[in-house]
Order: sequence, then structure tokens, then C-alpha cells
Amino acid sequence: MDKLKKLQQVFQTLSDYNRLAIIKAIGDKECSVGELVKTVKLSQPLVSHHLRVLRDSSILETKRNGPFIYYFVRDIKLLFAIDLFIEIFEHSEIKENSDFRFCSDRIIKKFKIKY
Amino acid sequence: MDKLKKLQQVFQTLSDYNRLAIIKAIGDKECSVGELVKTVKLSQPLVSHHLRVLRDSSILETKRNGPFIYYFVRDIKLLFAIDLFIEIFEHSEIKENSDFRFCSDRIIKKFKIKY
DNA sequence: CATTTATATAAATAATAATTTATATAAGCA
DNA sequence: TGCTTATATAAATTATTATTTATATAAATG
Repeated sequence: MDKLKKLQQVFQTLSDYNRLAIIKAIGDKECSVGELVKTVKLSQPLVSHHLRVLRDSSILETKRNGPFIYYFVRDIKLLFAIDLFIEIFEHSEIKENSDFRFCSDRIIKKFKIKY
Repeated sequence: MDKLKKLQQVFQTLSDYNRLAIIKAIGDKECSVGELVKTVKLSQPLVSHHLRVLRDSSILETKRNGPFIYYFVRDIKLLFAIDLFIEIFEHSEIKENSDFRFCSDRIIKKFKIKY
């Protein structure tokens, strides 16, 4: 596929508030669908739908454990990339001062990514 | 504004193929509307529309020079961030081998960002 | 094997966004 | 000032996507 097209597809997947909330809820852990339903407070079919979109875009992957299906972020670098976006647009428009991060300090340390 | 909402808005703006093409066309330079129309091969009103969306999301800024209005990327770090996304999703699905980049080596050097 | 729990899918609807066509504004110049 | 060039906007149309409701699959357990 055209790289620009692929990129467009990824951004499109990330352009939904609920899907971002799901990714943030998962973070560098793994979550079952039921856990996510509780956390993001959306209906189960809606969460399942968004999870499918996220998986189709290679953002999330799954593993089954008994009746549970666990979702996790395929490439943890994605969490950095998203935080980078947060940083870039933090001061555009309204400024807030809480430390809002997708990825934990532990992960930042682990990857030693500087930005 | 909610940071997640702001993030969602940014990704939504980036989720359009033509807008990505415009950003890529501009890169770390500045372009007039007319130049962009030629480069991305879209109608002038359509390019103007996308430019407005990009500006409303604080991705682009403008400066006027006579009758021309020049658009440029507000924060060059955005080009890195986009490249980071390209890298993260490069090997998901179909692999291609050409070196496709939004930002030039010059800029990579200038910012010494390692990823 | 029937029931319960966990998750996925499909159809219908509601909401949103891209594109086109037509027109308006705004600067420069004869 | 009137004409040309550059850019923006607005209305109408088309296309796409999120959400809801209902139902299906699949694993575990009594």
C-alpha cells in the first residue's frame, strides 16, 4: 500500500475520542474487553467494534486466555509518538497544567527516547 | 479543552490523505496556495478548504506577502512525529523499501532527535 | 449438554466530513 | 478606478463513519 495511504489510515483510526480512550486505558498493559468496557464506560458492542478497528490498523493485537481476549498495544513506541503529539499541541489554544501521559515513566526510561 | 479531545482533533485533521499530501508538500519550507494547488493537483477551493482545517488545528500558520499567502508548519517537531508514525507502521502489512520521509536529513540533524 | 459468561458481528440509524460549483474578498497594477 | 491575479467562503451534494439494538459465537462450568 501507498505509505501516505497507510499513514492516513492510522491517523483515521486514532481520530476517534473513544478509541484514544481505549488506547490510553490499555497503555503498556493488556486488558480484556470487559475491563475496557468498565473503564471507558461504553457499551460492550461499541467497545468491541472499536477494538476491531484498532486491530485492523495494526495498533492493537490480541491473545486469548480462556474465555477472555486480551488486547495490547503492538508497538509500545506508539505511546511515545502519541505523547509527542500531546506535547507538540499542548500550548496551542487552551493551556492546561496537569501531567497527562499515555505512557509511564517506566516505559520512557526503558526506551530512553528523547524528544 | 480536554487534552484527549484536542489530540483527537489533531489526529482527525491528519486523517485525510490530501491534507497529509499538503503537509508533505510544505515540509520545512513555506508554500503559497497556488504552489500547493500545482503540487498536490487538487482544485484551488479544495486546497484552501484543507488549509483552513490545518490552520484551525494549529498545524499550519500563515504569513502574507503581497497577494500571496504562505503556509508553513507551526512546529517542525510535527514532521518528526509523523515520521515516527511511518516507522512504527512501516512493517505492519505490506512492506515497501523506498525511503519515504516527511522531513529532511537536515532537519533531523538540526534537532538531533533519536528514535 | 444446557446454562452462563465473554466477546463479536450485522443491520439500521444518526452524525459528520469531503468534494464540487459558484461566488466573494483582497491585493497589485495599468 | 477598473482589471487581473490570488485566495477564501458558502451552499449543495456525496460519501463515510459512529452508535445503537439485536443477535450470534465460543469457552467454561455445573
